[in-house]
Amino acid sequence: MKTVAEQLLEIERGAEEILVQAELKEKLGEGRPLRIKAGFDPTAPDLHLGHTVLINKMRQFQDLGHEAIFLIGDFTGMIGDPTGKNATRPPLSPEEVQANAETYKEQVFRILDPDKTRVVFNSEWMGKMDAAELIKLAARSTVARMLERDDFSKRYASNQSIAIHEFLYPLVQGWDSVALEADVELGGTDQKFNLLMGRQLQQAVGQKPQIVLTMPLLEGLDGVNKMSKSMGNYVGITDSPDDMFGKIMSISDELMWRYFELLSFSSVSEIDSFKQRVDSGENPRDIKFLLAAEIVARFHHGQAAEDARAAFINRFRNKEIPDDMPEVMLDCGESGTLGIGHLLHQAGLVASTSEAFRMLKQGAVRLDGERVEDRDLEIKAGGTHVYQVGKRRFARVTVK
RNA sequence: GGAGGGGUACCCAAGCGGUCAACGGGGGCAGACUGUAAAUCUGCUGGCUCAGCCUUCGCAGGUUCGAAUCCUGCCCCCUCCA
Repeated sequence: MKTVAEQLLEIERGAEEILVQAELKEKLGEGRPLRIKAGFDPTAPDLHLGHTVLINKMRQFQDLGHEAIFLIGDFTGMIGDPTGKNATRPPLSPEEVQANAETYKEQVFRILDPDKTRVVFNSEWMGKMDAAELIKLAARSTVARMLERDDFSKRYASNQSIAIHEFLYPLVQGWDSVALEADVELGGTDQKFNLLMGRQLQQAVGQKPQIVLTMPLLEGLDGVNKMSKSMGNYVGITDSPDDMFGKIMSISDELMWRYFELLSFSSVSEIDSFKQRVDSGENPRDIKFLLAAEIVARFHHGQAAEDARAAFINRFRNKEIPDDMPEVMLDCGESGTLGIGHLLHQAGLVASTSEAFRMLKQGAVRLDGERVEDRDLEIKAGGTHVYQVGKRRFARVTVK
């Protein structure tokens, strides 16, 4: 096992905040494997790169010889966590929670070492808690304390509703730390309040409080909001190599450095050298290629990364039509022809025929590479053509 | 329990009897420009059998030639007092 100083150095890298650092040092000094807890709300069926910032950190702890506890908040998931959203989330059904939890388990082992990971569900202990115990738990905090939480105070101030049960979320999360006797809990910066609740509750029952380690939130592809499934600005770790590559390439140059910092396994000095290359005139796009390739290779494999890169260059730099695209068969019925608007709609390239007409008007539609603006165009049965809407939507459509 | 404020399209937010499919902003989409970027400019942003028609302004009724706008009931949210 590495020395305390060596471990600290690695643990600190990329971390936003460590509370309390001195206690962490002390725990590391005990020379035993620490219990590293990280909780995940099973609302999103797919993990995305934003989650991996944290999971990478867990992996790091594993490599240092500690025990990673991957907590699936199936119980809290039924409460519905308001974190990061300014509205009350509808509770998930037990079936949904279960299905989502399974996908978490599958996906997380793309990064974590399964042999050194304990996967737990908080329903294991929370499901057994009776009403009296829950009331006792609720009595351990106050409304004023809850309103310290940024999210709650904002909603309260702006006259948005806060349901009582939402207050239970931080309490339950904190109680998870008690049940697991966690030594360290990892979370995004938005989780700080909940993480600290764990410390408070652990102290209340006489446990040594956990160390809270927050990681920065990864911005989504838009560079503004945090990456999230519901915002649609995410890169899923099960995305196809082409999708993954393309999405990463679509981020701004500025955001690219942030992604390097939080997602790349390149050393700090390597990243600095990349910055120097851009400063001295190299096209940032080429550096972005490196990032995209690294990420694709991590979740797929090296060859997939190279293929994705080649496909990307063909599609965008050489403006070629991609090799694989949805194949659609459409039936035109009696008339023998299908209007272009309906065709685009039925092929799933646009959300409605009205949108199809709009796209046609705006010059966004191409048929076998040729721009089409005639909204009255009728496509005869029998042929197969490639239709394109905008830069990214393609379909090979056969009318029969 | 009492008093008051409010529910408008993805979000915020105007409108307060007709010219409203509904101002404006955000977001999104498209075009131009580019490095597939970013920034910028322009356009679009309910649906359809698309120069016309149909359905939207919390829900349900009503008044009216005509309602998002007026009336009645109901549901929901917020504030203050208890």
